Amino acid sequence: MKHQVEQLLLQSLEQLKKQGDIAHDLSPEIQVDRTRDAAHGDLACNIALMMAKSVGMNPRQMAEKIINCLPVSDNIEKVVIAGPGFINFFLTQASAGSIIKTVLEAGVQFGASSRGKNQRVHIEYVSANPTGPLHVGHGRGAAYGATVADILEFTGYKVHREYYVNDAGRQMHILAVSVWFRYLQAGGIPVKYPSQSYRGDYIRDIAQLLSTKVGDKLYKTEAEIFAGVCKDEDEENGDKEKHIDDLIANAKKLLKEDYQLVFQLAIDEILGDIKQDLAEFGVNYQRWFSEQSLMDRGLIDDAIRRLTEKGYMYEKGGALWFKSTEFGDDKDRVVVRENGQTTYFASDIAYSMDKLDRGHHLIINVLGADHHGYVPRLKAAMEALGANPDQLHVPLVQFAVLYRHGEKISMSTRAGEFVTLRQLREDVGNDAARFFYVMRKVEQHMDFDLDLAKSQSNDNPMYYIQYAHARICSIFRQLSEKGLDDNSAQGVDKIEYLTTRHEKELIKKISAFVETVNKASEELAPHHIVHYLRELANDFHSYYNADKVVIEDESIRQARVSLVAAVRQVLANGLTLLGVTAPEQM
RNA sequence: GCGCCCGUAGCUCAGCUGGAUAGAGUAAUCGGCUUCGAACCGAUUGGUCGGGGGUUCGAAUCCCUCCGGGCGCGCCA
Repeated sequence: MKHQVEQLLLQSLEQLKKQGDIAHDLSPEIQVDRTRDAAHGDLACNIALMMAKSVGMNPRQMAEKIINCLPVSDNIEKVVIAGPGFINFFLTQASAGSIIKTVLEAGVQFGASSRGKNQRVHIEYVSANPTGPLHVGHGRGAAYGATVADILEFTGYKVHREYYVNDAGRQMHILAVSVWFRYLQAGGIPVKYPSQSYRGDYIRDIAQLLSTKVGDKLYKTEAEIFAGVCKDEDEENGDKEKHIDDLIANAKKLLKEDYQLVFQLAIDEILGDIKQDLAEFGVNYQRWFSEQSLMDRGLIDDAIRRLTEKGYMYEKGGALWFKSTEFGDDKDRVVVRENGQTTYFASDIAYSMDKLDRGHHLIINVLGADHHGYVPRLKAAMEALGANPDQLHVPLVQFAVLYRHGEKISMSTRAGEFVTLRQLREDVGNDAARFFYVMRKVEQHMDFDLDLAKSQSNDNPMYYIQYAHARICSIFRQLSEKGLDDNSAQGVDKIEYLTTRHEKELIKKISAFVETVNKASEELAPHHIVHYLRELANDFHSYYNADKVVIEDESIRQARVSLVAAVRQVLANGLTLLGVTAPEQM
């Protein structure tokens, strides 16, 4: 409908050009918006205001000329000039009501579009290091990424979801040594736990598992373990980083091929836990991409070679640098260290290259806001690889602060004191967690009120929306109890019986769903859908209180049944996009 | 010091590619169940859109500047 009005305006402008009222080379962008106030009709256009200056006419005169040249249409009841020069369109009842038929025919597909034109999009989210269970900070990225991916798919993109597993770095070796030490301690060998190792209880669990697998096979004496190892930070001349690195080296030497067994057990256990956690949260992936596999396949070398050939690399101080400043970064970045090891960034260049080589047009990398300094070099890498930096989108997810009983819950990752995603899910439920996480726009700092998320009351916006859906389902139960059919099919041809203020509002709101989804898709902003659903639920609840659906008059009843059936469908489609269930009763 | 994000009602937040009188929820007050689920609805109260300049017919929205809060600025990941 919006599109149709745009076409009418376009024709009117063409006519005005023919008449010589406006210049031929003028081609303003026509912008038709849904009105906020019903008094302003259904659709409004500000074209006259925008053009007034360049044609030297006052806006209201301009608007009048445009309206005079507007072709007639069956769908439009009247067109008026309002305010400073807005053109307001009032749609006919039949035209506005036809949306109900559209919704019921489209079903779960209502709201879908083809705006993505089947473009391939790669979206990466969470990608937390597998060194421990996910915490509530990861949860927001998980909910956001999964929802954006679903929205993009719904709007016509071919979506590929990936979790990048940092299984190649030093952190993984620290993890392995942590597990080994807990295993030794459990076996009564008095080793002092290194300050830089992982402290959570889950390390003990993995150590226990190791013990049942290998028995005492990996026991070594304290003297062997600490032979030649730099002292830890709490001792004189100690260095905590050197300490742990030396321990890793000793562990590899002492355990030989069994070191790999410890290493693999640790990562398998933790990654397995993360996978299960996310799956239970409704957050899924097409692929878990291993950083190690980049090395094994020689992709890091390939990437470095490519950038070298293009002249974007140079050597300085024994290291190899990427000229990211040529693409707007603050400083150049090291890719190969003096000691010959590649950096984390080198892996990321290779990963970006691989994403592009696999044919993705759009690459979305959901990062925590604390990584924002990383964005310029990622864009630089993209551009150096020959892509357009606009193909890369990096939504930055701000931290969520948990509140319980009005008090902030403090968290410290280092001390292993944090609320895990699993704890949160068990506490408030998957639906509320998914809903609350995407309720605010991502770049907004968020207060996550646990009590509110958990409360099954009218304060909780998620229940408010779900309640609207359940209420409609209840209407249909009433119908069948009274022996009346679900006659929404007949109702769609009786739209003229929908005449109350609330009915008109609801119809208008339903037809805004497609635009809302498209906006959410374009801006990678799921929170628009949350707000929309809240408004739709509100309109429905108002209607429910004002007008009754299950009534004697057959024509009106059928019309109303079709209306609420459409509302139910839109609520369900919206909630599904958010990863939240649409219950039939609650 | 430089860079990024944020600042809108008592509280939590929408609106930000410039448009009509700045909106929701919540809190506070009042009212509504013999009628499809009161987990609901209706009404009232509540604003220097952080401050100040500028651009514009029109600024919460764009530009400059200052203030306040968060986060970055490694041959860590």
